[in-house]
Amino acid sequence: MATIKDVARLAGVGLGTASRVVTGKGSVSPATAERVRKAIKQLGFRPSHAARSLLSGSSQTIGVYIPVLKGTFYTPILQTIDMELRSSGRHMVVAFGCGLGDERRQAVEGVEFLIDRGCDGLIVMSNQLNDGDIVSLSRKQPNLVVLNRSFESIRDHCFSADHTLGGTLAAQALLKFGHCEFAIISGPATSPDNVARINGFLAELAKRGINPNKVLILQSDFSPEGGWASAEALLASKHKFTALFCANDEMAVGVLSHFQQAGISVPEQVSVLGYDDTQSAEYSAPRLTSVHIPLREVTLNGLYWLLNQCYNSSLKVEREFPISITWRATVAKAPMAKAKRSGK
Amino acid sequence: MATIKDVARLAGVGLGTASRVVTGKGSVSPATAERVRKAIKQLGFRPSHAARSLLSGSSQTIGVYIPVLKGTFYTPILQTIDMELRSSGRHMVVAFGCGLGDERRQAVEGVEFLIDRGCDGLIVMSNQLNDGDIVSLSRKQPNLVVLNRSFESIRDHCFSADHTLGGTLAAQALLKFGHCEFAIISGPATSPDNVARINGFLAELAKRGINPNKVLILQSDFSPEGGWASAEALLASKHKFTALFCANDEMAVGVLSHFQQAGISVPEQVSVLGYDDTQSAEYSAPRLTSVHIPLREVTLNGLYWLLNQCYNSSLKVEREFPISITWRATVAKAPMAKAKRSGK
DNA sequence: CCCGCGAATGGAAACGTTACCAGATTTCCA
DNA sequence: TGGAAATCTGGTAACGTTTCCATTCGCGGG
Repeated sequence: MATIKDVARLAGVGLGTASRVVTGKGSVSPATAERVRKAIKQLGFRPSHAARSLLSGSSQTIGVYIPVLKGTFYTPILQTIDMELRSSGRHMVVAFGCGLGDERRQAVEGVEFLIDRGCDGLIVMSNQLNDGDIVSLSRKQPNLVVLNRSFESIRDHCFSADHTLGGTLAAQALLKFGHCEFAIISGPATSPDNVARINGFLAELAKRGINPNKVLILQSDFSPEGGWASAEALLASKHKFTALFCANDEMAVGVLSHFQQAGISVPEQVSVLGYDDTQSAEYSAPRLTSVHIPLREVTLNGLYWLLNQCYNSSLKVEREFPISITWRATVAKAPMAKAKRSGK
Repeated sequence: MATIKDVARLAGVGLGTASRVVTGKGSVSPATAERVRKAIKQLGFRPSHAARSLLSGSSQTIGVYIPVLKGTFYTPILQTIDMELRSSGRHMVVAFGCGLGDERRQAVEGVEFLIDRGCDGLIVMSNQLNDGDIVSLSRKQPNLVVLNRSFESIRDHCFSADHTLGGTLAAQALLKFGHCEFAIISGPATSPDNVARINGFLAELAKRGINPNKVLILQSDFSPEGGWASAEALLASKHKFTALFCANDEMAVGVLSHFQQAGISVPEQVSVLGYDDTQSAEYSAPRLTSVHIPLREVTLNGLYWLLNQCYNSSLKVEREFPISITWRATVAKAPMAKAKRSGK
């Protein structure tokens, strides 16, 4: 690989001059600059990223930790971050958890790995990390953003939609269609944003005079497999319900798949509402109505804040994110009381 | 950030000694080593990745180019690569195309971006790159692997399943159930692996005495939207078919969604076969039967080959990948001739 | 007792770049 | 035309590491 020394030699100029042409800083006579540019082209010179990093103390790199790249929830986040970063010549390095075993330890290790790699900033998504972890991590690298979750201790580092509100909206969407018998398939109890949306949902129900204790809540794991299994358990339970709220789309998709097989027709017999409005919701059968979380905006604003911290940019940062319902085909009017669901 | 100089000073030893402790190479007396380790801990010293890269000429980084992170096709690839790399202390940097506009130029730019970043090796997936592009790219960085596609000119850099065989198996799977009227939803004609599977499919049909010209082929774009639209077009065309082969799962999912809405029941009225056997296939409604491509193995072996090139490892590398059918619920016996599909 | 060998150690050099300083040349105005 | 200012240029230092070489020390064998 050609170095800037080679360039300087070939162009017959000093190191400084060659460097000035490369960086575009400082003044160089047009003729000389042209000669240098020619040499660069001829030698196929590319500045060494390592040398620049070493000298400047900045790697122009943002690290992203994601628990597990499964399903369609995280992918738009990565895509968004990469696009934004590349447009300013920076890049992204990713670390995943493996999805098995102790996710909390994996998260800590993953983030530390990224720190060691000299990332200028970090974007972290994790349900399992606790307050202590995140504080200790953010001491090692203060340029840290947490997405889709809020830690009290470092609140301004956190960007998230209001999932309690999300749950509220979900309840309203279902109540509007006259439903009054509910079931919920919840995500893991260890996931704070999951419990927020469940609580929001239940609270709204209570406010409308529906006893939360009459709502059957099945705990699952955010996966389609989990959704499928919960759907099965739900039907077996003989619990009466006309509306089912799933804490994410992946589980809802599993539910839809199982209902189809079990001969339960959606939304005629039961309405199903998803959450997140991911790609999986768009073309399920039937297409899934879902609570839309503006994840792109959340990600982007978190990233902006981070860029401001790392590189003294002055991007405008929002902290409020509107939640809405994306209406598709799985929520409809509650069936008449007489048309009882014939639980399999 | 503490440097190794600080460590040496605090431990009261020379630079060389400190370095020997850090790297574990060379001999250091136990007592001294202990003192150094203490200093490292006390200062929270972490070796600078940039300095190491500069000196060694290796960044311990593999670059991955992916056209667009949508759907569930690419995600397991990223996950696989990252897991494998992290286990040996290396890491992955990713570049995406944006999915819009001139994908070929994006691919070239993306890969060059990765080269500039000093990646030791590159993993590239792209349908749009042509032979000339890849040759010129691989001159800049010979440690380059192409996944899921084969270029004649650099055949040993390419790792892919045999998609012609995939197409053949797909045809056999459908023929076995007595189908004789077919339709195909194809991916883009510019995608070589797509045309391979279509050709394999058609060839097998021909061999079994079915005239390929009687097969309706709709061209689409590998997306669920595209699948949905094609399904619509297919029904409108009044073409008679009992089996539909989709060139990937994403499109098949779109088809399933549209069929559900249109009241076409799968597999009773028509059988649907997907391709790739991605996550999307697992919990569609009904669950999608699909041609299983061992993408994890393809990826892993490509990566092994790359690691051998980059780091003189000697991992064992396979180049043959078995294709099979994952049977789920969308393929069944062809309906009796009398039970005509009532095209909407 | 001395020579030689191995272990332990410190320090200089190098990796490729940019920032800075100092010197040289040109430009411009009084 | 003289001098100050602006422009242009080359070389050195520095970023944090590891590798290599030279030096010292202790020890065992001849």
